[in-house]
Amino acid sequence: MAGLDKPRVILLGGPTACGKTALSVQMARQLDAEIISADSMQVYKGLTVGTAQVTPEEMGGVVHHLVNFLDPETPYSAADFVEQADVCIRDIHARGKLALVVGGTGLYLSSLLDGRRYSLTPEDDGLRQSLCDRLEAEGEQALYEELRQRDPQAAEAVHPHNHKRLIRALELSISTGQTLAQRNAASLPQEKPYTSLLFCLSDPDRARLYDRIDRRVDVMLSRGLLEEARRVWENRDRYPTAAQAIGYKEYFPFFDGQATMEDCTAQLKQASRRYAKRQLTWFRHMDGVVWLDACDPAVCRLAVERVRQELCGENNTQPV
RNA sequence: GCCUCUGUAGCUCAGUUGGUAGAGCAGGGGACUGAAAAUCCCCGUGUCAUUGGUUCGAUUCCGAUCGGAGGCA
Repeated sequence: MAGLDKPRVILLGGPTACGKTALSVQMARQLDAEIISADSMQVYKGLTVGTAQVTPEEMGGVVHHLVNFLDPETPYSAADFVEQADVCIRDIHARGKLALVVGGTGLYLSSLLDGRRYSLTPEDDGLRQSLCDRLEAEGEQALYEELRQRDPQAAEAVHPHNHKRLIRALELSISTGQTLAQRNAASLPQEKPYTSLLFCLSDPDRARLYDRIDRRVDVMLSRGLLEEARRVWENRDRYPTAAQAIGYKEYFPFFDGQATMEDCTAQLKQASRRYAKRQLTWFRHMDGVVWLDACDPAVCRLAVERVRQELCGENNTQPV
């Protein structure tokens, strides 16, 4: 069976501050795995505190990929991630080890799982810019109307207020001449590229999760979040993706002299809470998620057992 | 001690000329296909402080009680 040759991949998702990093390192050590980060912000070099990158001590000797390697001036996207993660996974597989993909960016995780190929779409910045200009000059209704003409199905899927998606949909329609449905069919491979097992780690108690988030923000502050945020603020025009990260942009009003630091910290905590909620809705709707309780002292053992059963074909585990 | 104001959703407050109520924020749910830590959509029942009274009917009027704010002594 061809399926048996597919690289085996473990994925670990979950909302911010639920303990993914610590669990992933523990699991990796027990399973002789290497870790691949699936996080749109942790890729950036030097943005260590605010994005909660693993520290060298936390790595505990486990090899980590796709963290802290990109210049913050370079844009990064799901397409880059899928491509680079795939290279890592094949390499790890070739060396006879397991790949453990861990991160909170739902789109990255699900794109990777599906083996989505984004490469069909040509890059055309001029087109996007001209669409942005038109949006400002003619208004959303005009562009939405145009999308409805070109691809009624796509128009149904995007709300006129969602300018980012509206422009993206038009951009794709104009540059490829395809409908959304056609592009979807073309970007998905027949077969999933990996044999995988998807975990989602979270605290079942929402209030406790939010408490963890608040506490972690305080820890970040004590580790120098503010200095890092100031650096991002100073470079905000050159850091297209990184300047959007939760943890930096909330302090911009403070650096601009428009708000107190305390207010910004409160904003940051709230933004993190909302983010965690969005992450949860993403993971809740992914197929085949195995939920892990962040408060269970035996999470690691349970997860490792599950991996051995389902990914390594060990069906006769000890009945402890 | 006396007088005045006040007690409505987790918070800040509207409102009901008596027919059991609605905004903002907080919060919740959802979408997501080369920006995703981004972007967007949807969601408001709460002993109207407690307790008596008037009334067909009270959160709304009257009295008492208990909170809170201010003023006068």
